[in-house]
Amino acid sequence: MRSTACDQIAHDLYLMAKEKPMKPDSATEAPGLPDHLICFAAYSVSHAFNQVYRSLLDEIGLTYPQYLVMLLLWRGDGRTVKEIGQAMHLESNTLTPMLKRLEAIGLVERSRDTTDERVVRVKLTQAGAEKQKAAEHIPACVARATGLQPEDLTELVQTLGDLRARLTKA
Amino acid sequence: MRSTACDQIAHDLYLMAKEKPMKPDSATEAPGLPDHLICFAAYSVSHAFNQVYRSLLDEIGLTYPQYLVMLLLWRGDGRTVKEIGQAMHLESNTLTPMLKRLEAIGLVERSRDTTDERVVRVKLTQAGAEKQKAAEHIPACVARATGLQPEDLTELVQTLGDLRARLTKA
DNA sequence: GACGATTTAATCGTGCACGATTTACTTAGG
DNA sequence: CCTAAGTAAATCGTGCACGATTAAATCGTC
Repeated sequence: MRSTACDQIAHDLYLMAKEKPMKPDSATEAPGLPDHLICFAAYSVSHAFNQVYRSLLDEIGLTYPQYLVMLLLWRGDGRTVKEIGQAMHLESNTLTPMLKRLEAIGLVERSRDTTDERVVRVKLTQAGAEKQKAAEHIPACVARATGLQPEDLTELVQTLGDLRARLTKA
Repeated sequence: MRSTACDQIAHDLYLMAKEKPMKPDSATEAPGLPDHLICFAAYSVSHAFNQVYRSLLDEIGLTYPQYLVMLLLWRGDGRTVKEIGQAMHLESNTLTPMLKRLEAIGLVERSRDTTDERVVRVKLTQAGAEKQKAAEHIPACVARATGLQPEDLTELVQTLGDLRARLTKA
């Protein structure tokens, strides 16, 4: 169901990228401008990851960004909104509503820092801390879904990290 | 400004991925579970591409998804909503409002197919067709921003395409 | 031809992303 | 002190993503 649509993406955008610099229906090899392709590949892979995560996270009642926040808090409790934002590349305009939703479902508590009333610290509740067990299986499931060996994953991560660094610098 | 936050992401999530399977502060090499990393790397690269495109597309008044629709229409006019959805991996719940916005700014027209009243065909207006010129420089800018040679881009696209295929199959 | 199944868009509600602005608090300089 | 600058969250508005549902048109089969 999804895979057909996904294949279609790649096909269509592959054509799109190739078509620009050369004749519409000749030379099926030697792509000329893979830049549309690469950007869409990243976009598409990101969506595919979201799908995998979505199906896993539905069971424990979290969205993917919420899961990332919980991962951070499980590593270290009581972070400020700004710290979470730095780690996730998000700002308060996105985080505040998200953290309020996590608070509404009883996983975290938000409270003003007593020594600096500007900052809000986010702490895990009992339920939030216990949620970690329910999420423990997820990384292995995702790793399995990629179908990559650990060393290949590591290499790809390195490549993407370098690419991101160049993109954000530009 | 953005790059520091971005570096922070990679740092934090790199730690996060490594920390799980091994002691918190030993063995800085040999990451054990790069699965969080890879998913976040895709997410992060996708965002970075969005940033690059956003700055370029702001000048011509399009968002990135809108630009993808226009790319499709420049390749071939009069597509149905379903065809666009297959190419972009989106459905009418996302596309209908988006196409209405493109219609509102005068770049496309939507009309029911006369032979099958279920389908809506999307056609470029004069202004929509002319917009292509204003967007012509974008691919080269993006390609330059990646800092990759064409063959490296092509290889990465292949890798990501394979990864996406495995993810959507799982 | 009538009717159920299928197909195509549209609609609705929720959540994330993000630019721009606002508010409350803290800190530095006069 | 007290104001100006700076900082941390929150708020607001727009747009995308997506599950679920609805509405209308078409098709298949009897």
